[in-house]
Amino acid sequence: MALELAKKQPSIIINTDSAQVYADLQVLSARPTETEMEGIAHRLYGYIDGAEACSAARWAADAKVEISRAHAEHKLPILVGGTGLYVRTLLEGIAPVPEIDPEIRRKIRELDTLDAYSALLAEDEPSANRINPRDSSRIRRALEVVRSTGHAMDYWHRHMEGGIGDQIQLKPLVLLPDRDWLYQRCDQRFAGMWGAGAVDEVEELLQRNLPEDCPVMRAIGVPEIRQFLAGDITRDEAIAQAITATRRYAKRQYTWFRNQTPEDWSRREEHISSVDINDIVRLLQ
RNA sequence: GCCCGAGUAGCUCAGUUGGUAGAGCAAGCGACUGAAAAUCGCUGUGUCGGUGGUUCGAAUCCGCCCUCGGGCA
Repeated sequence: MALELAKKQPSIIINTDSAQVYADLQVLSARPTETEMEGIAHRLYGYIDGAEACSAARWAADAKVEISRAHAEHKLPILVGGTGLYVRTLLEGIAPVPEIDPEIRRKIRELDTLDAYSALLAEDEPSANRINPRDSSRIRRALEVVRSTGHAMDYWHRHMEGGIGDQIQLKPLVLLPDRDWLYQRCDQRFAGMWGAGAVDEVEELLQRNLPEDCPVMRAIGVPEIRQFLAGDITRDEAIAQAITATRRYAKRQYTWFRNQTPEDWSRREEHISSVDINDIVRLLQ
């Protein structure tokens, strides 16, 4: 749909998906191929090496640059993708937490969740009270922030910086297609990836011996194909598990975009294929 | 045809000596401040194969029927 829109007026398509940023995940992140781009400029696709970890703040900074470039060229920047946190960070900004000391981060990620939680309770009680004791991700984040910066989360969260929501004219469109239809598409999508080289892609990725906590290692399909290659599960099991993971991810996106975006954002509930592109063009005027 | 086993939630199954049901997974709903395709929280899901009987009361006991396995002829 973004492509159709881009053909109507000079545009640049900017990726807003946290997995499609990685060079290593061409097939599994469903990144558009050169052919599929049809000569239209695409930015922030496959531009980060899998050994690195992107972040909402890094993506937002990169997206800002691409948006101003588009404006300078009198082109319409079209942001496409399903990572809500990235969109929010771009528009509203984020707390100005400095870079985390890699050594501190490494040590914290070695802790098991219960120990990390006990530590957080001692070092930043307000955060510990707010976070569920099993929420490994948020516990580790809060702990690395207080240890690396000397200030608790609450200190940093008092203000957000860098959002461009008030400087641009945003035309948001949230797609919430029929659930059954979407799930069918999820199933077909993964089956197609398997045939399009997903297994080879994971084999190459594994040869890199990247740290377990790299985001590329946990993209949907990677753990499943990895288990298949190790002989722990069958091909059919790997496909079934990856399909389930895809559906659950789609469900989380529904919840995020339904509840975390402002109410005045337009929402379309019909199938993407039946959205009239002229409606979208009208929306932009 | 006969014998045995099995039919309970979308799936795999549990269910004490009869008191109209519960686990896991799936699913639904929700949270989300620098890994977000991540990480978490909450919640049910039912003609207990059908039918007739025994009983105050049947997923549970009895009869008949249906379906699916396995065995014997």
